[in-house]
Formats: sequence, structure tokens, C-alpha cells
Amino acid sequence: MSQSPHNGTPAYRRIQKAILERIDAGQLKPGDAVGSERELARLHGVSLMTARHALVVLEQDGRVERRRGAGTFVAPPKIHFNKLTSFSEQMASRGLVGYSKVLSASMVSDQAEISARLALPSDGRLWKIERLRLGADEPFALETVYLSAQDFPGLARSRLERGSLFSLLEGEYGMTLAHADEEIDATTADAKAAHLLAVAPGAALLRIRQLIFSGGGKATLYVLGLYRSDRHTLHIRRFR
Amino acid sequence: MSQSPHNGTPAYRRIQKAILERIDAGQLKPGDAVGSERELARLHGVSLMTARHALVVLEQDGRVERRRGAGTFVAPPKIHFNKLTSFSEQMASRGLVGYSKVLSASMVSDQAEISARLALPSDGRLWKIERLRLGADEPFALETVYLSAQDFPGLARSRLERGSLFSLLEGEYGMTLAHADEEIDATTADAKAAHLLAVAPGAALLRIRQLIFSGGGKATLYVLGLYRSDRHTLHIRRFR
DNA sequence: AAGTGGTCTAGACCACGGC
DNA sequence: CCGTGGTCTAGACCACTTC
Repeated sequence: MSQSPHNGTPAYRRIQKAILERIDAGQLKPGDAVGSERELARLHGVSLMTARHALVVLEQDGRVERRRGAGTFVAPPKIHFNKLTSFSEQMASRGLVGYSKVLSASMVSDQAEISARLALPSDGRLWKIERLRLGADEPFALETVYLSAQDFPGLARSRLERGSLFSLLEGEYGMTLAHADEEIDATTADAKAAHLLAVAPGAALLRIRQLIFSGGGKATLYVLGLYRSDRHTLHIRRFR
Repeated sequence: MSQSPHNGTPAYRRIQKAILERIDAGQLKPGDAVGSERELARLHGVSLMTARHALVVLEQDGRVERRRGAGTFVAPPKIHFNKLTSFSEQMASRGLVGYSKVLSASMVSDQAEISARLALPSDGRLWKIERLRLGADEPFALETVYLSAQDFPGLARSRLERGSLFSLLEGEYGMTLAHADEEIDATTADAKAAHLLAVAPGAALLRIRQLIFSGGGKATLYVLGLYRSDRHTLHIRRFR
């Protein structure tokens, strides 16, 4: 016999799915054993190597912990360090509703440096969208996002007020966001930023310049963010 | 027959070593094929699954790229994002020599919050070491590091002037540093910081609070760093 | 069409953990 | 001791890329 009934999904994926569903349903809690390789192999009618593969990949994804001689256990939920999430997603994960105020949305063609970063001609036309981010009715960030006007036609202002730009791009333009390279430093609030963010001029702001890449490795979005330091701390994890 | 001559190192490690040596020696350059699974299996006298395992792990480490139908190729050297490196290592990687000036080194026992973060009693005795970091004879960072006085006896001031604290801990105390959780925000320079860093009072500084964990998952080091924003930009990469 | 990686089998022995 | 994960074999078919 060759392998299992070929419905398209590999057997090891089905095993992973079964385990993840039990975790998400609360049937398996952190620390619980997910079943040994041999047990899963019997249960799903696959060979040991296949059951093993399912667990190995789950471990790489941080969902289970494998301890030699002991077993495989549900990993404690991880804090999402170094994750690229939209503003809306961040607020939602804290149980808050955030919203944005679009300050301006226009087309520009004089941003040579940003065009270059997005691998566009230096006089390429870009959408420039300025948004004020608010949480608990208090402003805490000023974000200016640039993206190719040609690749995203009809990006109207009205669609940005509510809902996330990420989900708009991922949903309607079939874009998949993959990763972002960020440059982070500190600056002080000028008069305009101070006014919009409701802080004193000269107050410390966290400045983050993001270059966001899509699935194919294409630089898609450039975001300049200024964050009120008293309302925003960036958490990251670094590995040796 | 059981598996290969059991000298202690698994076969797949030996295969990886052989490949990595050819890369480091310059015999294989980025983009070059490292040999197919079948080829490596023949060459090293192992089964296909074993040769495959060697390549799979090398891919996870970012050393090779695997493309179905095409082959396995040497990956282009990666920029080290999100890597925990010591100041000395950072400077060395840029071809610069940095050095530190130890401003103070003392024992304190009134840092309840930091003690808590290091999982020590709230009146635990801590080393507190203040260092000014200089590169190209210009100050650019002020770092205060806290660590358990009990776990690191005899950490004398003289040993910190030259050489890295990391290599001291890893070498002489047998500590392995694993990862750091960092909180990053912005602040402004007070009189003391401004003077030491040679900036105007009120200048924007990047503030990084690091909690550095050792191999066993034990919080070992707490570092408060203030970085001149005009001389320091933090680069990170985030994934979706 | 030939070669590559992706998935899978049905076993095996070893090293380690907990009882 | 027994069960666990870690390594390994000698094959197989499939999906994909390249020519």
C-alpha cells in the first residue's frame, strides 16, 4: 500500500489539527500530555515517523514541549514577542477597542527615499495616509503609512476609518503580510505632533520606521510611527 | 545492522558539519547547491531520511534554502535581527573597538522591584554596575546592570573595564545566556545623563530595560540602558 | 523525462526519565 | 523496569521544477 487515503492534506497535518483542536477546546491544558508518538501512530493509523513528524513541527511552532524519556506536553501559551500585528489586533488582544482618525489621505510623488525602499521609481506615486491612533479616547500614536498607488488602486479614505488596513490589504487585495524590518529610536515632539498627541512640546516619543514585506518578499508598506512614550512600551525578545 | 559506527555524534550532525565546513571554507557560496538528499545519502553512507534530516535542520537554522523540485542551496548570509549580543560583539561586528568606563560598582539591597524580576528576595543583595559605553571616543550609552551578588561572588570592578561582561559570565561562571525580554520606550535626558552622554538636557534617549535569561530559563541579569538617539538605532524584525 | 524535495511505511536500537 | 523521545534503515510514491 502507498500512504493514507490521499485527500490532499498530509497525515501529519491531520494529526496536528486534531491535537490543536483539543487544545483550543480546552480539553488539553498546558502541561498535559498530548499522547506519545506510538500512541498517536496507533490512533491515526500511521507509522511512527509520521506521528513523530507531527509532534516535531508542533514543537517548532511552540505549541508543545517534548522531553526525552518523559513525553510530549502542551506548551504554556506564549506571549507574542516579535510578532507583526496590526493596531486593531493589538487592541483586541487587550480587550480594548481602538480606533483611528484619518488625518489625511493623498497621493504624493516626491518621496524618493521611501519610493526606493519600496523598490519603486523615485518619482513613483504613493498613497500617503496619516492616522491618529486612539485607545480609551486618548491619542497615543501618530502613524503615516506609504504604499504604492499603482498596486492598490481605489484605496479610499472611507475604508480606513474603521477596520484595519492589514485586513483590507489581506482581504481585498489578496496580499499576505510576512514580516517587517523596523528601525527604532527616540525623538522629541514638535509642535504639530505635540498638539495631536496631547503632550507637551519636547516630550519624548518613540519613533518606529517599519518596512513591511509581503509573502513574496516584496516591500509593500512603509510606516512611520510616533508613539507617546507614556502610553506605549515596545516589548521584544532577543535570542543569543 | 543497527545504525552507523556509534562514536557519539549522530550521523546527521556529521553531514551538517561537513556541509558547514565547506561553506565556511568558501568552497560553497550562497546560491550554490549543497547536493541532493540522495547524493548526500550515498556520499555519507546513510539512508535518505537521515540525509534529509540533516538538510531540514540546516534549513531551520537558516543556513540553506530548500526548493522543491530544484534542490538545496546555500542561503545568503543573514543579517542578525533580534539577536542578543554584547556591546563588545556589536562593536566588533562593525569593525570598531568599543570600550566601557565603569562609573560605579557597588552592592545594593534596596532594589525590590529588580530583585523580584530576578526572582530574588526583595532585600536580596545585588551588584549594581554603572558603565558608560563609548565608540569612536564618543559616549553613546549609559548602562546600569544588576545581578545577584550571591550567585556571582568576587565580581570585581577591574575585570569589567576591558572585555565583555557576557564572556566573563559565560566563561568564568559557566553561565549560558539564552534570551532577553526587553521593554523599550523613549525618555529625555536628565542633567546627569545629559552630562555623561554629552547631549543637551531634554534630548531624546532610547530607554531599554532588559531582563536576560540564562540557559535554564533563570532570570540572571537586569540591564537598564539609555542610548543616545542620534548615535543608536535599534533594528528588529517581526514576523506575522 | 529526469531529478528534486515532500510525505510515508514498518520496522529497529539507543539514551534518558520516572517509578 | 518500562515508556518516552532521538536516531536510523531501505525502501516507496507523489508533486514539483528544470531542461
